Amino acid sequence: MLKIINPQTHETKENIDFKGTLAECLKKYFQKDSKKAIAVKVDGIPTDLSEEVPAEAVIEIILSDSEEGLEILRHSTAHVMASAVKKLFPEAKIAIGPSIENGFYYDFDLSRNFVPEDLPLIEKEMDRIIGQNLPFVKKTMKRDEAIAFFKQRGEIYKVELIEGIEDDIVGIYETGDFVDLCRGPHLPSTSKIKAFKLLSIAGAYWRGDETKQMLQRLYGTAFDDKKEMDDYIARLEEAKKRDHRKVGRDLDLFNFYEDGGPGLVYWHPNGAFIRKTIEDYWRDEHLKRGYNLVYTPHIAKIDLWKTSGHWDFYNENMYRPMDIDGQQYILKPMNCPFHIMIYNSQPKSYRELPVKSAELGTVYRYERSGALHGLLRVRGFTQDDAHIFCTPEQLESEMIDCVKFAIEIIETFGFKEYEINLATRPEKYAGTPEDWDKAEATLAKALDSIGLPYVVDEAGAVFYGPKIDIKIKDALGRLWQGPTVQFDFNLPKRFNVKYKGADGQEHFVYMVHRALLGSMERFMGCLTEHYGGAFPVWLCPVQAILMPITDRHIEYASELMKKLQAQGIRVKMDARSEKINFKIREAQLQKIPYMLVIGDKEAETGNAAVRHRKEGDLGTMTQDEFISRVKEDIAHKI
RNA sequence: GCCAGCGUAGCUCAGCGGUAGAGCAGCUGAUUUGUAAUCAGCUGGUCGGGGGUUCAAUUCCCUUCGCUGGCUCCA
Repeated sequence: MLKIINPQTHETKENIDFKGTLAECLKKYFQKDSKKAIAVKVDGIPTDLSEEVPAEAVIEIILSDSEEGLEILRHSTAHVMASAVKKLFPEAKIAIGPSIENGFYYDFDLSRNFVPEDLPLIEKEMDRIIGQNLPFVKKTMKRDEAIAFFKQRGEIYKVELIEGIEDDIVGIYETGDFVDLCRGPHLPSTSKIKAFKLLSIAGAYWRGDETKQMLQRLYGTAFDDKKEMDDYIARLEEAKKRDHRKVGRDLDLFNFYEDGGPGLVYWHPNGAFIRKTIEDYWRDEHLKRGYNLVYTPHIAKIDLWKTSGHWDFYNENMYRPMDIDGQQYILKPMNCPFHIMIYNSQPKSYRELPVKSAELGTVYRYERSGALHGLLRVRGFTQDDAHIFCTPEQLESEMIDCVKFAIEIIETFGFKEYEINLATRPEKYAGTPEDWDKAEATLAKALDSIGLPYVVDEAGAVFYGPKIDIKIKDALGRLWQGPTVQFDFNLPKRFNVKYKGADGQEHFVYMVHRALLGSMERFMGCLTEHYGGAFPVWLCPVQAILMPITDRHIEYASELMKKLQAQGIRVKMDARSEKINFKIREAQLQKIPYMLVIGDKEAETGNAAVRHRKEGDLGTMTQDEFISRVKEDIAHKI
């Protein structure tokens, strides 16, 4: 007997007895949903609607606008794209074409390079295929047969894929004369594709392996309806407008110089001011929480990096040694060994723990030239680094404090949503399995006691210890790598980092690495896109701009400016003989939070006409009203 | 690093074998203005660097540096 569920409405039909295809069955029992149904799960296994109904199973309907439905839709669209490419470029060899977040891609091997002008042509051909309403027909082949079949068609990548499959039977899908190796499921037919768009062309290695053939990848997206796709495209365009590289130029926050070298940031005055303000806040918050602040050098002798293991295992990210008085020195890629040296400078008692050292530590790492990306991926950057040295008993409460601290910080910067990951032991690791189990359990316990939901990323940790990562969601719903708290089994042993316990014995410390912002550079990039350049008042280099309407208003404006400055408000005056509209336009483009229009009325009454960059004209305020409003903004960090 | 694309004035871009053009910005002058662009004039580029082909290169070729989209990696 069958049981059918619509997971969206929780509507259930039980004890169904039906002969025919799943599509027919749904049509009979779930008439309303059958139009939106694009596949089902039979006892949890995704299945095409064209399959026969089994005698007994639990069937869940997959609707076209569900997450799984979208995956199927996009993957099917990838097939149609591949089909169109084969039609237009018969010599193209197809590789793989999965659905990905927000879309899909397909990799091709083709001697001719795709150019942007090809995309509309391929889209047109896809439209034709979709218009033909071709069914996705599933067939199976014996493994050897399939190998021979694809070999004969010259599809060497498919052959390689099949050779990697263990099963004796492989699935094949036919759409018109296009044939692809595929597990499925797929849409019933191409006409179910309602909205799609090809987005970009890129290179990608076969199987992501840089020693293998470079293929051409076409990216696209597909949605259940046109409006959702338009919204998505609009979001992409909004993201482009907010791109920190563009905003950084418009607001003159930072720059890179060809003469200086790639991946090396120059913070211009505006960006430097924002960074300084964040740093001040960061230091204050650390001092409040019992951290000590340290400064350490940018270079150290090579032996230190041999002891730490970085020279052996992190070498490809480190710069070559420089010779100083016959000794080899290296630019630091990490701050940890330095903080450890400070810890080790004096023997420690358990009474002194935890020791928490924090530093805005500038490190240099070699990144492959192709990996560099604005502020998000650079070669010299300042980590907001801290190391916690504690006893095993202290670990849990330290972890709780860390995570709470992290969340408080990111919420301060306007990130209200985030995802927490707990990454556990990978295949290769330092320390003992018992150590790992204990540390993982402690991290989990800490998260549980705070009461925050988290996802366990099995085997996702780095070799030296389990970690908690927090991904933050920005104003456009994009996820960014945020705070990270990493346990370390490795360095305490390498540097002999110990304390004397209550038992009179020496013990290795429990060591935790921790960054809340990540790096000043990447965080600044993220923050810029999150706010679209309209930084909260407390961070703005210029918080208010005075705009006298004519020259005769400059005197009062100057007076007001002095008064505001005396209150600690960062003010500028635009005394040019320009129209007020023009001054407002420029101030708006510079995202200055408050614009004060000063004319006869204001000069006479001693007030100010206040305009807010987002709320527009706020009307007349007294000086004190305005001052308290700005102070309120600053206090609330908005 | 690899594949592809791109480097023309501070910015956004046009041009393309016959030694460069627009808008904005900047400067000067006029204008004295009430909530997103006042008008006029002027300045500004060895067309990323180097080499080659050619009578002639910003334009074609090679090379190098840099940027962009990806792969890979990650604070």
